[in-house]
Amino acid sequence: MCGRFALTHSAEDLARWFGAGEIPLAPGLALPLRYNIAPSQPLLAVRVEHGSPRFALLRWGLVPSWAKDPAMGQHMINARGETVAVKPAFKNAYRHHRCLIPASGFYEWAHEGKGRQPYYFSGNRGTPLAMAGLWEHWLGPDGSEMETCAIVTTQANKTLKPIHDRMPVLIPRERFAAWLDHSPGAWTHAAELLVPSPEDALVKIKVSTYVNHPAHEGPACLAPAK
DNA sequence: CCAGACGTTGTT
DNA sequence: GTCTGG
DNA sequence: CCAGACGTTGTT
DNA sequence: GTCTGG
Repeated sequence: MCGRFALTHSAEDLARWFGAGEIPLAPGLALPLRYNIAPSQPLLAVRVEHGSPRFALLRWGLVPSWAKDPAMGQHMINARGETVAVKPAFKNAYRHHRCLIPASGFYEWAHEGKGRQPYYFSGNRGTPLAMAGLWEHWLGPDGSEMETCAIVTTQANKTLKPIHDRMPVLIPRERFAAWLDHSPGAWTHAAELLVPSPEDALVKIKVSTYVNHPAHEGPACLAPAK
């Protein structure tokens, strides 16, 4: 699955790769390099607004619009690709609210003995990854609002298999438009994209357990481990 | 019909 | 063991 | 995902 | 809102 990732490409690189316009930060604020993005935090997403791809900041942990308790999002950080079309919590988002979640790489943990050993997976050409995402809008009884999201998962490919049996769905660049197409009926084609990545898509490095602690941040998260 | 859940992962 | 916070 | 808390009363 | 279980 995918419960932690990094976004270390520059804003310029991301804008070029995703063609999604300005990143929604206050004027003068730079996109921070992130080495340890965890559930419940804001993440950068690309979704269609007024017919074109736009960056948005969404909270990681999908809260369905009908949820009474927004704490439900704590359990909704991933959505199984095999069942997103039928699960009540994801069905609406899968039809109408698909998005891309840019990542420079993602972490998976292997259970080795008592410990948890992290590995980092990134694109084999150093380009950004586009994880398949779903988002929702939630309006609380007191008028508070939240925009939240989940990362879609699928079976592990050969690269991931020794570490973990699930991985995030990665959308190839030439399929961005297909994944984001919300015209009527297009969602039935989105299902074709919910497959494991080709074996050569990713490179793996074993990294220090420094990244295990969600409060740790910075390049030390990617320090290689023996 | 109404009431209550609505999820994933990993582990047993 | 299970929940919360990051 | 992992790490760390997990409780109450009363007092400051 | 929609599905499942009783």
